[in-house]
Amino acid sequence: MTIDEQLAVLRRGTTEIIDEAELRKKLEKDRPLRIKLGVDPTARDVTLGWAVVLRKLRDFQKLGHQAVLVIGDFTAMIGDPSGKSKTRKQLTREEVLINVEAVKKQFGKILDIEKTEIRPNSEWLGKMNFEDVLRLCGKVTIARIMERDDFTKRWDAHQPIGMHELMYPLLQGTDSVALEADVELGGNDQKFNNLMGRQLQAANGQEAQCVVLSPLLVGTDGKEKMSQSLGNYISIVDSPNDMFGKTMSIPDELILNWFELCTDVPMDEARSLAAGHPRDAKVRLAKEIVALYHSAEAASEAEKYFVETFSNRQQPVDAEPAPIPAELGDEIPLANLISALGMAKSNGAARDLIKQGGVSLDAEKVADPFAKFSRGDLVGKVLRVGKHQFRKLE
RNA sequence: GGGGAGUUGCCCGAGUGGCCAAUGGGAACAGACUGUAAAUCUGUCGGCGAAUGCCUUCGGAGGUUCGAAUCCUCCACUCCCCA
Repeated sequence: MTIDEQLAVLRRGTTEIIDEAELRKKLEKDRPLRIKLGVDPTARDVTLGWAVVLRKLRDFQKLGHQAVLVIGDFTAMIGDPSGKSKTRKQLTREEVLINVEAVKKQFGKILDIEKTEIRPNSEWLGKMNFEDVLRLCGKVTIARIMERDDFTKRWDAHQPIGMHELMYPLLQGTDSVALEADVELGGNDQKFNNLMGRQLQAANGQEAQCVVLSPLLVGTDGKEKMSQSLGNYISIVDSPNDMFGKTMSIPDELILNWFELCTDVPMDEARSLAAGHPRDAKVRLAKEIVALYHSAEAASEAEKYFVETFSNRQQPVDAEPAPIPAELGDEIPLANLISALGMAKSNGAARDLIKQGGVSLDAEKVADPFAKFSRGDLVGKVLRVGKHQFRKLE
């Protein structure tokens, strides 16, 4: 592949490359580049938003470069202040380790994990003594750190900023120095941290890394960036049906953007799809995404399920089986059953759902919030609560 | 170190002795509608209970009072001004 072709691949789904001429020079070297991506194990699931940047790393990997995944086990104890208006709670070592294990497995769905260098940053950060820390601090001024947008905002809004948070960019920059990164990837909100890497590398006599920034994927609500704490996310380990359904729920304006960031569909094709009927475009998008993380067959099944359940308002053929708990006896108040099965969070909430017409048994709406059924009447029926909770009672 | 302001339900925020399980907005959930889990409209939104009701909640711990989110004391945390 020519350098131009490589750059074309790398440019897809990026907002900024700092800077492209430098990157070109690096690509011309006849050695694999070291491509660094830092991951903060503050979350348990890899979301499609996170996947955007992991997929970029995969792009580099496919072009023969060395992917280096930095597990921010040390920095997670600070918590990156990016885009946060609040101090993040500091995680304990144990919490971090649990998250790391969960998330590592998921990376394999995107990266060639065998060929990926995975390094915890406690490896070098954990060894620094206070003198090292002071020397590091001496390389950067307060004014420079405070330029950072979220610090400025918090400062102006009279919100607390912990001293340790100011250190975050320095630690992330130190990672780049320790790993001798040629390129660092990141979401757009990482720009400041990534640039700090350049500054610190230069201060340590290294060639400064290039920075490749990806846009932040907007979540299923169509407003905020996709994140686990906002609940507007799709996890790459979501079931095919969930993945499909959630994708169908995104606002139409997001279709092209999601094609670009979440799939491998060539952009020309994506553009013509997006210009067509939004429903069809979204069905295709949803199938592409499911196929990526599950399989093509799973994608077709998820489509079928979606059409049956939502478009045609039928019951799914294969509702999840749920045994009726024995302690409910033989005359079972439906509301209690619903909450016992975890389909509503309390008996009262379940009764509210019934009142609102959100509960049906074998497609027949139940109107009485205090309805009781005998065990024999219930077994074999499909209980539906809300739009997408189905259980086959046994 | 001195002075001032603040901490309310998932989030923001009103509430200054009983009418407060606590206004309002957002989120979430349900219904109608829809190509859609979009938009819009309607409703629900601490727990238990058929219900008058009972229990738990307004940073934490005590106290005053027939009665406290609201008053007092101490503690913790945050912000501002001065040093």
